[in-house]
Amino acid sequence: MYKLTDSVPYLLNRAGVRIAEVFAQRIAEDNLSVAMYRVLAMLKERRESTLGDLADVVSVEISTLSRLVGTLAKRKLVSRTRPEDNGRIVIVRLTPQGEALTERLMPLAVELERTAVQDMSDEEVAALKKALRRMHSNLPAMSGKGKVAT
Amino acid sequence: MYKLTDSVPYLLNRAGVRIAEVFAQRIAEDNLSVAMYRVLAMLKERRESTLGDLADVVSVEISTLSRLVGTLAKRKLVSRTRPEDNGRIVIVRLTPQGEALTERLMPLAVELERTAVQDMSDEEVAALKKALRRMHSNLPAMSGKGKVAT
DNA sequence: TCTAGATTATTGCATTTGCAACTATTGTCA
DNA sequence: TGACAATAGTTGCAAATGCAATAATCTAGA
Repeated sequence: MYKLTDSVPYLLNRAGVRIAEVFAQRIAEDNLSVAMYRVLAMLKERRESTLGDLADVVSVEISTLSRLVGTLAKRKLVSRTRPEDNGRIVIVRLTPQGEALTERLMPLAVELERTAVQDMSDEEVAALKKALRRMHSNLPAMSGKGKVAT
Repeated sequence: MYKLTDSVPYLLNRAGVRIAEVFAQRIAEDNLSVAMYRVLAMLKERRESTLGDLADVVSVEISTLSRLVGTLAKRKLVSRTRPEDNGRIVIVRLTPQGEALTERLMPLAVELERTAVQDMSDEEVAALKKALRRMHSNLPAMSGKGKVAT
């Protein structure tokens, strides 16, 4: 029998919101949002990315991301380039300052994660991550929203 | 070594966003948001609640919730009452129409969850829920944000 | 080659959100 | 009792968000 408070989407949201709130606090003094941090950390991981790919990976609307990357660029934390061989896409990269900031913040993320999973074994954490990845791939990406027949 | 895309907060957000997107699609025809659904489902579970308790449980700012409950009330899906013995609090309840709508939507939530966890065993799902609850309780509630010494 | 369609990102606009300030009520304790 | 503090909710306002429309570029087929 169904109970909201025992359902996976609810529990997922609740844990996700809380962990994001805590992290948001920690990076607020650098005037960064969680989404901004994710963009930076993703670029640290991938070296560069187009806006669209970033949007997928960071789970944010591309229009939102466009503006968000705009402000990061204004702060010289990332650079935006339109390649000569492809004038549609925008390549986003970390600047040295962006990289330095990211490196400074990553330990906070590590520590936060450790706090969150403090009483779980490595196996439990691994199982959790696996489950989270599975759920993601079990559900359809909602790019073209309510479109039915174009 | 830390990688954003292997971190729990990131995976949590990614799964949570996607599952919420899918559910949002399904209930969009009833002009409900996911948060609205959660309010309704919570009231179905608890029969009644104050705004503050609802906010905690639904992981939403109380100011946001105040307006959200206002629109639900306008649509006659919930009622708001200030008890005579306590004029500060507001008791929120489902109306019969709200209850009917909730009962109609709950099977969609059940089915969505089944899709999300389709390839997991009951034990795996139980472990997932346990982990999500643990992470929630391992992290501090951020009610009074950056307050340090009042 | 030229055009129709697809891809990628940006911007306009309305809605939603969150913080802070405010109102109203209740609790406390001198 | 009488104030002062604490609690609960609402609202103003600015910022963030999402969808739709637009602009710009690339791709593919006739």
